[in-house]
Amino acid sequence: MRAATKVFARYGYAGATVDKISSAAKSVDRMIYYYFGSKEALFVAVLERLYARMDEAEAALDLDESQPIESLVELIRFVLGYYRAHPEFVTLLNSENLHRGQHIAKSRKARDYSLRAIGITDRLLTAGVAQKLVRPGLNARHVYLLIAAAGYFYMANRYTLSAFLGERIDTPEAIAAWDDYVIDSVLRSVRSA
Amino acid sequence: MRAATKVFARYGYAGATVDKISSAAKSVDRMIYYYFGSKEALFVAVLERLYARMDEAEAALDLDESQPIESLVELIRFVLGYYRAHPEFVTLLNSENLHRGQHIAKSRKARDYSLRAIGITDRLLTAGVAQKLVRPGLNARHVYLLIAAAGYFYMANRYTLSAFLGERIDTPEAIAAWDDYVIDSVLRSVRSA
Amino acid sequence: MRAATKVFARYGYAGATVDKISSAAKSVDRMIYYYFGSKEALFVAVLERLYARMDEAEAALDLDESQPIESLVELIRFVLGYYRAHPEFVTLLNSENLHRGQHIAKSRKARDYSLRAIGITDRLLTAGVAQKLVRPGLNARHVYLLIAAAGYFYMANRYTLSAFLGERIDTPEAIAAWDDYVIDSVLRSVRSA
Amino acid sequence: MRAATKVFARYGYAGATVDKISSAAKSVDRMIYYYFGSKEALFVAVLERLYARMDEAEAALDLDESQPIESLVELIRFVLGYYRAHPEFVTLLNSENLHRGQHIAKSRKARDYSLRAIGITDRLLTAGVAQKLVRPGLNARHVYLLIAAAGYFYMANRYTLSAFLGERIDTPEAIAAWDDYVIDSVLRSVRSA
DNA sequence: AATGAATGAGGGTTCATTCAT
DNA sequence: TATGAATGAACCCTCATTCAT
Repeated sequence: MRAATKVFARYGYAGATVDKISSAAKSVDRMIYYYFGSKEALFVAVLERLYARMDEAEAALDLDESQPIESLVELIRFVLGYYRAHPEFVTLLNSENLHRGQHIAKSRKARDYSLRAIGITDRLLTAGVAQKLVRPGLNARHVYLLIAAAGYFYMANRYTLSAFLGERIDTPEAIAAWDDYVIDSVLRSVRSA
Repeated sequence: MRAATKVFARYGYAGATVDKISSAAKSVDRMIYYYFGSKEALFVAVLERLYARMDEAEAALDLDESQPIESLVELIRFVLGYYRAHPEFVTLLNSENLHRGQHIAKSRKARDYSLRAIGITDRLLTAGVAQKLVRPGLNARHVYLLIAAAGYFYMANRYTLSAFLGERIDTPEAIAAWDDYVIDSVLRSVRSA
Repeated sequence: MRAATKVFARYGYAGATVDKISSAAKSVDRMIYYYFGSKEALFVAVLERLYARMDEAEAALDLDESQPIESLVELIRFVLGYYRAHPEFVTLLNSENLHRGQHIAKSRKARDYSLRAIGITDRLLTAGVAQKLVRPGLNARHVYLLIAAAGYFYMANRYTLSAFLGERIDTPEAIAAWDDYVIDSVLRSVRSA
Repeated sequence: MRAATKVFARYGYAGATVDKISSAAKSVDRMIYYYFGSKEALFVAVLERLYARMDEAEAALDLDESQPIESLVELIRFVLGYYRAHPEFVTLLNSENLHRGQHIAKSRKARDYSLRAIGITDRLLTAGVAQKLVRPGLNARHVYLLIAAAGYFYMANRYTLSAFLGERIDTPEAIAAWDDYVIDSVLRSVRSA
């Protein structure tokens, strides 16, 4: 299973072969059919596990709503960090989108995971507004999506970005600068006057 | 060639077959070898064309540096609009990153295209600082990357996002709201106090 | 066992899988190995059961030899009816012949079943000759085989015949007409002057 | 193609493997996909060729309608001989019926071949009636089907029949006796009182 | 009597690519 | 420029069968 996640993430759905996966799992290809039924079913299982893990991670966030700004910073760091720590998450989402979300559509479990983080964002913004730290009228979804975009984009395109920018973007310094910039930008964009 | 772009974008590198491409081009598979030599060479050609076209589009931007804020808005709209109008750009970049940028590395031409838009951003920010409209100390790369991230993320994940959010994100209203939010956020983040 | 008969009859020996059979029997594949040892052994068992049942059915025939013509008609109806009621008999015999009778050869029991009906036919013909109703010199085997051929052929080729003749041959009317024709023909062919 | 006919006839549809066929044709399996597209399409092609050949053979029959009885004998010999000379015809028809005629249904060409021999039988019977040699009221289809049944059954079940009867039925003597019996029976059944 | 796990051997099919013409 | 034929290497998946429990 971990092997499958890795292989699908590395080669994409089409590029991943049942054989690559099974030998990565120190098993043989037929066992995949025994346990999962098909390559596609395995992919769905991998995706579900992926979503479940992110859901868990978000559920484990324990942010102090009485300190909305500090908590928002923590949330941003969490999101950026999650993408960074899970490059396979990015790649697999890309694969799934390449297939037009057809696997997520087949999964019942997947429907149960909405994005908890959006609810969290919403509560933080509301608390911030109450404390006059955050301007009203913001849409939590938008705020969250911009944060996610920042984390996602940086990982998803790390190879082509490095090539185009002419310098590596995965050094600790580059990463820290980017994180700081994202945090700063988001805060400036939500703060009240 | 247009056919190849479409097919690679739709199925990914591994999922696209030489036959799908050639029949989409109303030709036969062997002609691809005649003209391009191999599937990989064709993919590189497709990527190069992709970069060249974006380069052209950015080169065609004619922004008024004396109006930095308005021009920045225009630039943001351009970037968001470009991704939106070219979903294959997003998908192909994903493919290329899946392959760890190994094709871009093989291309000589690709090196010539740095991201003009970063230079443009830089000039606009500088002009803005000069007019005291923009706060100093900003890194044009960061500013540009955040804009690109917003455009890219929204397209790249349109299927999974729709599924997770429980509503379509490709309606004109949803798109307009997102664009407005991005513009607003970026402006707030760069404006001088 | 009944499940195996059905599945072998429907898909042929090669087309029938141990799994199809076992799930048709609401069991699991490994139980077949537990009880029969192998797919081939199961097939032999199925064939043996098939022969035994036909043998039983023929043994149950109680024909009045003092009325040879009427009894012959009854016999013909029995044979035609048996094939009709047991399409799997036809299909399985076909399978067995496809395998050149190699399973029947392995079976000890099968040898015990000769075709009782031939003996019956023989007795009826002899009685008929004695009563001057039937011409002498007939070979009971030939008579019986022609009857069997009529029954067998009609069932064995019901799909292709329907296609070639351009009309269904399994309607009650078509069947009744065929049965009557066969009876009439056989009687005409055996009757004395 | 000849190889495919042989292999399908010998092993049945499921039992025949693309590999067996291709190596019987001194080729490799992939060429079958190049020329026919799939195993099933090849099977359909084989069946079509089979029907076409029988159609040709029947078309080549040149029977003298002015001598209806002699011609009918000739027709019977032809039918019995055709099955005998083409055991693969029998086996392939069995395969096709096992699949419920689903391949014949897919074939356009196959529809064009009705059974010419039935027309021939009809004309011979009509001529015979006109000459008062044949009794009226006979259905040419029935007459033909009984002849075909005799030829078919004897070939289709040659292995199991030999086993059950306890003697070989494919010796020249056995065959000649059967043919004579069939001819005699059919003539007796159609002759006018 | 029953079950989970495993395995060797294919089986149909596809794909990128080459070659001769 | 274009086409028919061919080929090595996989690829996804199935099947009969075995083994340990």
